[in-house]
Amino acid sequence: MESIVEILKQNKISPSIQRVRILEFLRDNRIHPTADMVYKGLVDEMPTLSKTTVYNTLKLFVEKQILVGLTLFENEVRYEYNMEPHIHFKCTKCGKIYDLDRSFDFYKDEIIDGHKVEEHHVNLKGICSNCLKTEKNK
Amino acid sequence: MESIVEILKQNKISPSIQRVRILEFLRDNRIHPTADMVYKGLVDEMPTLSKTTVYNTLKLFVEKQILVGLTLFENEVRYEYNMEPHIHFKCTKCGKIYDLDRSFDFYKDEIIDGHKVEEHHVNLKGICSNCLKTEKNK
DNA sequence: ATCATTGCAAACACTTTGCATACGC
DNA sequence: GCGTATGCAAAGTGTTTGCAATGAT
Repeated sequence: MESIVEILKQNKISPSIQRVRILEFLRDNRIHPTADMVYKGLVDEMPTLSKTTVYNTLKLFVEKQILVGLTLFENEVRYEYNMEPHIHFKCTKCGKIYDLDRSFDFYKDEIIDGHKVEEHHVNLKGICSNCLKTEKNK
Repeated sequence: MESIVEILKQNKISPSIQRVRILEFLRDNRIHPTADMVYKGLVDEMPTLSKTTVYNTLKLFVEKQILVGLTLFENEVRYEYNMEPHIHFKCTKCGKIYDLDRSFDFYKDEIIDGHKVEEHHVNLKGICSNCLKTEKNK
């Protein structure tokens, strides 16, 4: 597997410790974290880390197309490493976001009603398998 | 067509002038406005209208399921009157949001990978027919 | 020494809350 | 007159910006 440092170098980003750890966090924790979740996940091992750096770095990675920034349902941006097209499912009970690898009607690059489609998102919302189990056990 | 006042009464909401005009605005302007757009669209004719009332009223309507609140792509809630399932297309040039009446794979009420789907959203992004035309004429 | 990166503090935008005033029956 | 609705001001989030201190070559 390609190292994080190499990915940064390929994108002409100097691999500072903050940048490496932030991208690593996104690669290793496929939880669609918010900027705040990234900050909280790293601040213990990097106590001087600032939220500003997290925001700036995530923004930089999105510009360089290393990460994708998504606003799925709520009023907050979530970041993900996975660039393959996939469906997002958000559980309304526990708040977890799942990636579903189901393929879906892909309008990308098609003309629909005269509009040129460049992105196609499918977002589902409901109750995840875990929360369904917990409900039954009540 | 059912009057706005009747819709409010049916939902046990007293039809104050603010509430009537806000719901009317949503029914007559299918532009998926933000709270701020609703405020700006009405404040001229109702100069004492406050944003708080707009926010409170929109929230009330969403709770009563008269309106739907959507976070489509950006970090802001947009409101719409149309309850029929449909596709949203956002133009990255002009920012307009279009409703597309295309039907789509409807996962609602299905179990997918063990998760119970209750909402299914399809969001497209690209360049709308209008902006495509303008580009060509350059 | 120079240029880029970091991180604090302040500013911002969107939204919610507390509470006093005004309205409607 | 009493309960509800309104709207100002303040607080609360998530995010961005200005800028000085720090770090890398």
